[in-house]
Amino acid sequence: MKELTQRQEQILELIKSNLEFKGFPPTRADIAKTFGFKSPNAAEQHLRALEKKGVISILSGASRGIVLNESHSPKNITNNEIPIIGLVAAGQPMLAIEHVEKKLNIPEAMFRDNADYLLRVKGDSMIDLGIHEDDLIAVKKEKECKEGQVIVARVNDEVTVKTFSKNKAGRIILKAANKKYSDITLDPKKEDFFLEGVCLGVIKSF
Amino acid sequence: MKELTQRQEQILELIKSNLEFKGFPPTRADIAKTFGFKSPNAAEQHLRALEKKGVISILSGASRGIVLNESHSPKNITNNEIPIIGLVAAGQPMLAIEHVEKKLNIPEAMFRDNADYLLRVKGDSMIDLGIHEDDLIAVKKEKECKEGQVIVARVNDEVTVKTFSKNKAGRIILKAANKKYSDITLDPKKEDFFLEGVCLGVIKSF
DNA sequence: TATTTTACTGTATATAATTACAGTATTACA
DNA sequence: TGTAATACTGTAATTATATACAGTAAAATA
Repeated sequence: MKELTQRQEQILELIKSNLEFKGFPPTRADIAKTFGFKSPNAAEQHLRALEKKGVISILSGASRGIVLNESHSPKNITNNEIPIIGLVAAGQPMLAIEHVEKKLNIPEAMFRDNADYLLRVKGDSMIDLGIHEDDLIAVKKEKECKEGQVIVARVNDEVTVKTFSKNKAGRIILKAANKKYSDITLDPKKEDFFLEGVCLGVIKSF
Repeated sequence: MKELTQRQEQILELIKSNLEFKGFPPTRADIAKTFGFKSPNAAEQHLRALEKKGVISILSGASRGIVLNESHSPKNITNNEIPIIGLVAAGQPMLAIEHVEKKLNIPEAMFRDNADYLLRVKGDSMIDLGIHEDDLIAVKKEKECKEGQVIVARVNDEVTVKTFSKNKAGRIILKAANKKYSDITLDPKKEDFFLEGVCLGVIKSF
């Protein structure tokens, strides 16, 4: 996509602000008026240029038929509602609807990656990392994880939040961040271990 | 606001879906076509009815000049971008632009109240409450606060996060949530104390 | 029971809006 | 140095759209 000229940038901005504040795109005449053009054709040609550069689409025949293309659309900032998952009973899938407390719109830039769901924390096993009971942890579903990451896992059908580690023998060590609890060592061949996801961050309310 | 009839509800839905999927409102002819009306006037009259009931506004003379009124507008879900404030130097106002790292769209339902800004935490004085260095705390500007609340305050021009308390003598006690630090007792008459806001919650990234 | 509201058809018209065509002038590009 | 791209003016035609006016009919409301 070629770069936009200053004028084209201004036209694009006008379209965006029209959409935001009025609720629909401007007409050629609207554009001409704002910039002081004496001909609506000036606006027309700017729109053509913007279409050619791929930032908008023009629906021919339709009045105000200007559509912002993907990355320029304000829609993209919003819609990633993810569910808040409450207590998960043993043996039940994580994302069962029964567990969904409500949904929350998490902005993309909030964590290093897009979270798939928020899990309400039970217990105090991770307090040294600042994860307390009833906090929400943002979880991204993953099939693998790295040494030292905070993960959500299912061990013998129980959902648990721990720090992941692996020893030389290939055993998995789940560490709590609380001196009260000792490490859990698992042999993935013998015991039932399933990685639900990795923890991207925590949301805590006072 | 009177209740909408079934038909009016359908018309409203069409307007909404047009806005969402096409990016602009429908014309009378569009509406007539979708519902199979043989006259655009049928659509016109439904729009008049919707306007009368207060759910839309019609901008006369403008093509596609249909505006959804407040609660019906999808906008309402999104727009509350709040700034992330980094290090605040002594003597400088909290919301100075220099400190704004970026902006984040915080959903309304995330904390118990709408936050005004996010402050990046420095130091370890609140770790017992799970507030660590570089976490973001969601702050709402307030002029008063209650016993035990986590607050952001300015003491002798330094910005600090502490738990608020008041003793019988009317002195303010700022408590750290870390055994390493001892309480700070202030006489508001003698010393410079300014409440920047109360802490609604914490956002932590791993 | 009278009146208003809802829910349309059908026709017509003014105006809103797109869009083609014909130019001019300047700047960027190859 | 020629050509394309940018940035407009100016005019005009066609089509898209809003909207007025004249009806019909059923259902809700007073």
